[in-house]
Amino acid sequence: MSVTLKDIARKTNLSVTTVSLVLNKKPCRVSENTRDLILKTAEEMNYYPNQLAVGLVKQQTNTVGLIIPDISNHFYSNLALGIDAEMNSHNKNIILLNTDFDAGKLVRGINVLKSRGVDAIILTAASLSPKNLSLYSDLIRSVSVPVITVDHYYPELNCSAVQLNNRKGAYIAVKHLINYGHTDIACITGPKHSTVTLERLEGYRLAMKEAGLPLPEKYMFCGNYRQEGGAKAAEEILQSTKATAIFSFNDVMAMGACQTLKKHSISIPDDISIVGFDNIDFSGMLAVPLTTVNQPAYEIGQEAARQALQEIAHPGVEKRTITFEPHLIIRDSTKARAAVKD
Amino acid sequence: MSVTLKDIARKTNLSVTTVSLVLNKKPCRVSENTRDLILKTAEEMNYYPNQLAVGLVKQQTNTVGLIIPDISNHFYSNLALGIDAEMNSHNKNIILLNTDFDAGKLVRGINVLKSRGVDAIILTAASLSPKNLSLYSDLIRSVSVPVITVDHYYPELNCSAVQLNNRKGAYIAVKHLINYGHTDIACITGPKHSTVTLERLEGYRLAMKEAGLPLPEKYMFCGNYRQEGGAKAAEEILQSTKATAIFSFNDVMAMGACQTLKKHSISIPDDISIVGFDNIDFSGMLAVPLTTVNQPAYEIGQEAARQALQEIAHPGVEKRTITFEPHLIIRDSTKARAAVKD
DNA sequence: CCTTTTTGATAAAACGTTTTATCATGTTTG
DNA sequence: CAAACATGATAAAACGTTTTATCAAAAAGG
Repeated sequence: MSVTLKDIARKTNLSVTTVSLVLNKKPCRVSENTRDLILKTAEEMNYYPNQLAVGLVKQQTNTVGLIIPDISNHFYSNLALGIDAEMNSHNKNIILLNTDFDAGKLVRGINVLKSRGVDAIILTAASLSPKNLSLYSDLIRSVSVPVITVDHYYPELNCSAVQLNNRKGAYIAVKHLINYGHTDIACITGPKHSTVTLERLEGYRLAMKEAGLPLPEKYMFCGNYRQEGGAKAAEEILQSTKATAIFSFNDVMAMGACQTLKKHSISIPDDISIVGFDNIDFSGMLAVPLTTVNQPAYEIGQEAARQALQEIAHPGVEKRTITFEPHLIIRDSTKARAAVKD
Repeated sequence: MSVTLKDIARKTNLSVTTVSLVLNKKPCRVSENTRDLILKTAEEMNYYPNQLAVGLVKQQTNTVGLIIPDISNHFYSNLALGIDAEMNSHNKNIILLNTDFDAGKLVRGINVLKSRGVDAIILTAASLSPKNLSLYSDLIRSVSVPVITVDHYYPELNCSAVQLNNRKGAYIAVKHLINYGHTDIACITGPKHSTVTLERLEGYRLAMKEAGLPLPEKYMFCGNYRQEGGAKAAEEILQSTKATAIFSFNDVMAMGACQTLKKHSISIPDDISIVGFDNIDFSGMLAVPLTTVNQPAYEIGQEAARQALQEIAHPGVEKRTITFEPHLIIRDSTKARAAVKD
């Protein structure tokens, strides 16, 4: 059992009140002697205030909730690292909830965090679907603490957001392929209900449309933001299209696709160009270094954490939407289209 | 403000006691009517018990602390995922503490977790140094809840441990290089005070000794388990040794080393063979797929979580040491030594 | 009809803090 | 010397639960 205020009070023959006052450095009248005595005994007994009790009375837990789809995904773990770093330097701890891209877990997660009295929630909205957003929005509005969404901005939710300009990211990626002369460009998307997916899809469509290229639905393949999803989608692309370029909605799926292509002895970028999204650490170190859209995960996390801290410290401060602009990192996986092949 | 038991009591004209009893499904005498009424109103008001209060009285928070050096490191994020999955299915949440390999943060972290009343602590001991272990061991023993160390077993700590047989892992890695005819084998270690480092060093030494090879200190280069540390170490290796093979103590540093070698136009494995440790997801997808020692991070995490749950459920259950056996995954980064080069 | 038992519900203490209001002392002051 | 004021400390309520012991009323038993 831990040492409590009462223990110190008993040992020093003082009241709990006095001990608490002194240890919290509250302005109060206490003699030099008793002050020293208390400080010394607390030190000796290695006293740490029980944060459950503190939280209960202060209605502040110095804890923030972090809801994330998949912590083993490099993008999210870097995001988490940025958040943790910022929170840590403000003496806040984070409760990590992994949703596995499951909307049910997300909903339960929010309730869990509420019941744990977190001071704020940082929510990667990846598994929110715009269709039943109104359902979530009631839930999220019922959270009395600041909520910061990362990855996307939902006006309905009426909360601050830190996001990447996904549409632009996708746009420049596809534009790059088009500039290289590609016209048959397949894409590997994320789950259709994810807004991140929808935004990137918009960018893809825009670039294609602008270039006067057709938009056959059968060039869009639904992945899951995981490696094996990318591998499977690439398999389908090979079977049912004559694409010369692939735009994968994230790097992890692009890697899966690379594996499939390699298995079929298809050369990247000679036969097929491929561009990813995220620029995770390893994308530059692949067999064929991956051309990709940069997304500064750590910085996004930091910024989200900062905004959360702001809103905790100054309740009612205005909500902000912070948008990071993407840029393309051109490596070796894309190349000008070979003279018409057939 | 959240809805409390008192709110429900007021609304139903019942006492807090009755409401609590019913909602917790405690065996007690309550009429069918009031039971239904309570259940219904709780549902309507969307009541969730305040976990701070519950934790305070039950002395159980359904929270476990996870202390990790670097969540953005693929090994640790997979470890975290395994732990979270197992904990989640038992309705426990995890508080994540990132130490940045800083022993000071680790110590503070343990105290933080204590004061937050976690039910158990899972501790990756990477930043513990065996030298001042006695210092930590007092601290850790002062934690009244189960502590599970991952990554290493310290008999002094007297707690359960889930570990990889690091010595054997290093041994088979180096043995592999020796079998390939290499004699000048450099290694890139982690921080010298880390026990993981020391164990792997032992394996390296053992393999070299068994083969009758010399052990020049200048063939050991101190890294930091991060990419840039590996890159720097490789730089030094090139300058000051004539090594034909490198054993890196983890994959991430091996990747850093690969970059350095590439920069110097040194071929892997033709000029230098390299073997890593961990087998993180991407190591098979590198420019030169990496030969490495497999370490099942997710499973190690799961097992650690299971043991923690056991010890929470049955205090005083015997401590266990669970050891995973490593195996070598041979890919393309290692090769028989070329005919004597000079 | 009085005692015992059952039924349905509650009061109160506890968990470990914080914080406000109050209370004895002793010390000035007019 | 009484009145006013400092000084050093404390009691008690509050935060939102859980849990034990208790209580009143109704039903059953003799």
